[in-house]
Amino acid sequence: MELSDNTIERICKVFGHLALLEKKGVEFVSSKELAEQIGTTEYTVRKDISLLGGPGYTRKGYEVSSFKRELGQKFQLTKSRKACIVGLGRLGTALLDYENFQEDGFEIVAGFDCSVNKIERIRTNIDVFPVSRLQEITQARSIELGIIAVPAESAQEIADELTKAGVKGILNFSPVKVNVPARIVHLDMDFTNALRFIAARFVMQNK
Amino acid sequence: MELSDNTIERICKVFGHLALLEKKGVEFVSSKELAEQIGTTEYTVRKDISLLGGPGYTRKGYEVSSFKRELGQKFQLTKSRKACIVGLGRLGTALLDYENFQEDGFEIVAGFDCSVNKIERIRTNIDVFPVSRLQEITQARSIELGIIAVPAESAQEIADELTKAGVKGILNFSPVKVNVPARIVHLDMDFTNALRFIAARFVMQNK
DNA sequence: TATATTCTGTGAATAAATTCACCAATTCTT
DNA sequence: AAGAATTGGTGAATTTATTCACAGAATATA
Repeated sequence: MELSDNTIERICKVFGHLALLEKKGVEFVSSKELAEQIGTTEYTVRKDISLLGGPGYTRKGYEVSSFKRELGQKFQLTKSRKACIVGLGRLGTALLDYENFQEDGFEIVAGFDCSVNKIERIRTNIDVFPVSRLQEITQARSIELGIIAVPAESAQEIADELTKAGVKGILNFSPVKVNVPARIVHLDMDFTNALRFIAARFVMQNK
Repeated sequence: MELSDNTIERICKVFGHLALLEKKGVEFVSSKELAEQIGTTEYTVRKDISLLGGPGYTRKGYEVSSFKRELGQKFQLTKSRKACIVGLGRLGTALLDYENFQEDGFEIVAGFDCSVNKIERIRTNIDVFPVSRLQEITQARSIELGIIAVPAESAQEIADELTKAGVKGILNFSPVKVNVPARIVHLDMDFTNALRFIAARFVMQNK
């Protein structure tokens, strides 16, 4: 069956929240509470979950641990995945040891930058390389995800490199949309546009 | 008239692309090209623009400069807006001087952190303060936007502080959803969930 | 034990978003 | 000058997403 991107995104959020609840030792959670936590309605949560055939219990809700396990299995979210970061400016280096990635099974196993000077200056436990070795290292280390943190000008170029290197997914933090073949999943996260949206949304709301 | 969030977001992207084209000295741009650049279809671009009543020219497209000016006016995107960053860990400090913000009229005028040690160590041109002074400074400097870069545990607390301080919008980089009154526009940007989505999407795509 | 309550699951209804189809206008080509 | 090609604008059609409504099941309550 075909799940929409919206549904997949919400399910991912649900997974994140289940992980939190599990840590807290909570046993059951209702569609209503999940909805509040991920910012949608209980109807939508139930519909999403029903598409997966997940079992909920009358008057109790969903069983946190087993449901989390099921989602993890279905979407392979428990499997640890290797990622690399390209572009080691401020944002890139910040991401290099972004603790939340590690906690969630995403392991940053390499960083790349085109400036050799910068590579030498960086103090981190993660191996850093010149961009010229991107394909070699990506393949040698079975890196599945590429994170783009280079300036707009070189974003597409890096996306192409990552594509050639055979990554499965790309998270792009540069402020331009990148084009990659459809088989590669990619997501653009443009901070500036996010602020713009907030400002524009605010203006419209108060008209 | 009521514009949907999707439309507003696309229009913001269009605005960003128009700025780029203007810099390059391009005079006209078609709905088709805009669509490619922002990742949608030409129909959608035309529909969005027609909702604004923007004028396009047969066989030429939209006039870059004047259209950008019009959008800037309508959504007040040219007005410079002041923002602050709360949480000066790696991500927060990276955002402190994220060049793209400045270029786009968002001015980071203060940083906050609860650790006084950290505040003293930070080397930046932007003024940094203890979180205890958040409301005071926000009001004194007419800060309109708050950027949350604190750990999950304190995100909601900071969102509440920002709300009390009277910001108009919040961009939340912590991995939990924050709850704020409807009058405040907010957007959650959860990196980990983004990676999760990419991974899950990839798995589903290949089933 | 009977009744009320509170959950999920899901088909149907509604609403929203996108895509299509095609007219009108302008430019290009021959 | 005539015809072909390209482009925007927009109502209609279609598709997609969300919400509703309510049956069915388990639990709580009296």
